[in-house]
Amino acid sequence: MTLFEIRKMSARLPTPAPRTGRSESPCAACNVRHLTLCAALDDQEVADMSAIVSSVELGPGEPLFDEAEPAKNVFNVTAGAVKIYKLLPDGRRQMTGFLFPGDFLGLANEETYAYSAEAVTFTTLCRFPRKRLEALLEQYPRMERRLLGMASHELAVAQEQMLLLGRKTAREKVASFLLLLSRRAVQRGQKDSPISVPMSRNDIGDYLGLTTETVSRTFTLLKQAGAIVLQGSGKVELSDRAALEVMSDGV
Amino acid sequence: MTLFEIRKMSARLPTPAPRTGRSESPCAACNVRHLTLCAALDDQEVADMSAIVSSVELGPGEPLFDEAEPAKNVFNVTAGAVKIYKLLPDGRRQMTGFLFPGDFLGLANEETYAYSAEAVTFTTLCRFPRKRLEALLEQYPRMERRLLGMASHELAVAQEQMLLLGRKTAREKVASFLLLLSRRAVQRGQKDSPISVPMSRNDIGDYLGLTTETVSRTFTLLKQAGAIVLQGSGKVELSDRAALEVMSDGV
DNA sequence: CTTACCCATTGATATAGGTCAAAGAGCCTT
DNA sequence: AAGGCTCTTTGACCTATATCAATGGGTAAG
Repeated sequence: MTLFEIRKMSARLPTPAPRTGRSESPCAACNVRHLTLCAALDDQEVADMSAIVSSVELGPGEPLFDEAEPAKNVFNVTAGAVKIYKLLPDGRRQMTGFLFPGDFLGLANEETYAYSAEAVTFTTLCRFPRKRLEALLEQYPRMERRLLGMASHELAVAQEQMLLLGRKTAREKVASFLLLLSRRAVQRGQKDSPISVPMSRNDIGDYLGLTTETVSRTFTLLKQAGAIVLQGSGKVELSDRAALEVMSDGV
Repeated sequence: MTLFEIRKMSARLPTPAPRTGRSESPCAACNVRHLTLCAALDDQEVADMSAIVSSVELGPGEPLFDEAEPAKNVFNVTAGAVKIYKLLPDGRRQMTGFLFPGDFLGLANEETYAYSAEAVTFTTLCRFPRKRLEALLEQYPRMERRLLGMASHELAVAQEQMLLLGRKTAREKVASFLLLLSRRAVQRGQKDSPISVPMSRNDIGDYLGLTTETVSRTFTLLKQAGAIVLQGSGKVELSDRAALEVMSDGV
């Protein structure tokens, strides 16, 4: 058995601690509460959610679903990291997001997914059959309101990303990206530095509208400017956050 | 009185025809049905919507609201065109969308608007006080579902735009933009060509992540390639749609 | 009718970031 | 421990698009 396979197996083992919230009932299938969505729900609602959920584990690089495939499930990341992206016919790729524990994906208005999704690291997710989730939403308008709030928030995030893609320089893009990862880590209860950067330079480039080489050069530049320290194995220390903040907006 | 003022006055006069749908009840204040949102509503629901709505008219370039201002209202465009955008501290601008009759704007999860909004042409909108609209949503979950659908759709559109901004060439961007305008015109019951392009080259550039000059050069290029004909006064004929389709994706 | 302004277009030049190429640096596997 | 991946870094060069500058054209004001 290869190390890859062992790691993949072991991804099943650790059980993330239940989050605090209005209710402590964990999901029956994956033994975690459904984070974002459940934060506002009561025991009965969480129980109903748990009844329709199942668990999914993925190794690095494994696909979850492809763009244009029928959108049969909605997912909630519980551990690891997921990348979502769109492709052009000739293979050019645009990451539209990196998702971490608590994030939802697969919500679609149309009958098919609008993007492809793939694991970045060893990842676990909860899977909700879309039809059954929708039935539940009919029953609990409060959940639906929560989903609307999440969608509105993601829309604001998407617009911020458009500003980055359309109008920021490479340095501004990379500085913004590192600050974003740091803020998200804090949201998940981790430290704001050093941060974990589990995705490749190529993935980062496809997220920021840059090439691998430009991302690499820009990291070197930020390192030389004393704004960051590369600690190896995907850890980056934000040693001068103020400088990064200034750089992320264009001085 | 200047011509500008006369035009602005006259923007109040024309009353758009009621749309077909489940109910024909027009809004009491603006005498149109609330398009996207109302398409699935019954008479009682439309009446309740009409009770909280008021009408707004704007001339070209007039602001509707600014980013970071308290999000007190939600709007529905009933005539004209609106641009929404975000700014960097040094003035660089990214349009995040052009909105046409039927489009909603101002929905926000946070307490403030995520972007600024400004009229492109003489424009009329319906204004819904956010608090009162939210109260209505509690009462009518079906409306909320409709809003969730709209938000999900906009999210998919935003992701498509990220692909454009991050990975397409100038030619692909402009071709995609013209096809987008054409498709949206059809949705509003207009012809797919010639299309009305009411915004300036500069606005288009800020939407596509390009400069005025590059947009202008690219229009010339498409014209020379026989893909479009510039008819003056903001009308563009898509004379070779197939060529545009091919160009919009990178051959 | 004339002037003034704004916007679009075109040209010349500069540059940020892309492309191509090669050399490390970690790893997993054997 | 050695070989072979894959990913990152660095260098040299190139090109798409930005920038700077000038001209033209349409429309509104006087």
